[in-house]
Amino acid sequence: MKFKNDRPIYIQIEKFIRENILKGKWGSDDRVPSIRELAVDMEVNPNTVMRAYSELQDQDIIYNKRGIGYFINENARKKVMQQSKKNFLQKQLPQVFNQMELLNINFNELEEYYREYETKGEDNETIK
Amino acid sequence: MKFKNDRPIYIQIEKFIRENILKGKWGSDDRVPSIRELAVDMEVNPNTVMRAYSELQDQDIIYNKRGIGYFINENARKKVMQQSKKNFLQKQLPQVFNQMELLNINFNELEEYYREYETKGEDNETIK
DNA sequence: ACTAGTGTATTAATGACATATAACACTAAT
DNA sequence: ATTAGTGTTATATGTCATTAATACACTAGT
Repeated sequence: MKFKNDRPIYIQIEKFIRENILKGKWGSDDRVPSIRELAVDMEVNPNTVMRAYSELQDQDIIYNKRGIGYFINENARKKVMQQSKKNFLQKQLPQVFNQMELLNINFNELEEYYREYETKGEDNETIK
Repeated sequence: MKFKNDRPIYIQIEKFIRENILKGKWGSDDRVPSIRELAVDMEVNPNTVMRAYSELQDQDIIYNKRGIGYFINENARKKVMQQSKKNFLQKQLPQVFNQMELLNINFNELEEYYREYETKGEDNETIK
């Protein structure tokens, strides 16, 4: 997996996990890849993966069975959805709208870009 | 000035300068605050401000007269506008649209949020 | 009991960042 | 000439986040 340079790797791994939960790839009590497995897969140190998992565990997104692995929590999807939506509405969107002001982009333009994006990325199956 | 904790201060200072250029607060050949002045103002070490200014100078946004100060470059606004717009279209927007997919937010909803934002922040004078 | 696979914990190495100092050089105003 | 204000350069320091290395402990299956 390729990581961006401007954010900690463990944060990007966290995001990866969250997205898979949102996409429905992993449901309640499904097992997520083991720390070592994911570390190899992503070409990263196991501790880096562990840090991501620890954070997710602290937030009750995943839970752990010692010696066995990590698993998706009961209400993980709901929780991730809420967190993401909150972040989207309170952080991301205001920044975007603010930037639009600075760049003199109105809502009609935004719609054009949206339609464009919609057309381009026509590979949306949500759940495979 | 209050800084966020998740980005280097010198990057945030850079952003501050760029935004003031976009807003029209500083035009061609206007002088920006001196390194020492801005450092005091923002309660930060002069070297931190200098780092921001150096970056901006490397990108031909500002230029320097030794012993006198830093000034806004001829085509600074145009340049910043281009850079910001490129970043907006190629980075920010795709992320937002992607996030909308994950959160099942359609374009009509987005419009609602936009109208809401439009109403709330009715203190837009662009140039004072 | 053994083994392979899992997580846990401690410590170390590295690098980015911000700060603190200080000495220096240039410019404008007096 | 002097002074005050500017930028320039260099060095040292401390802190913190991130990642890596390593040894340890638990669990299941045989």
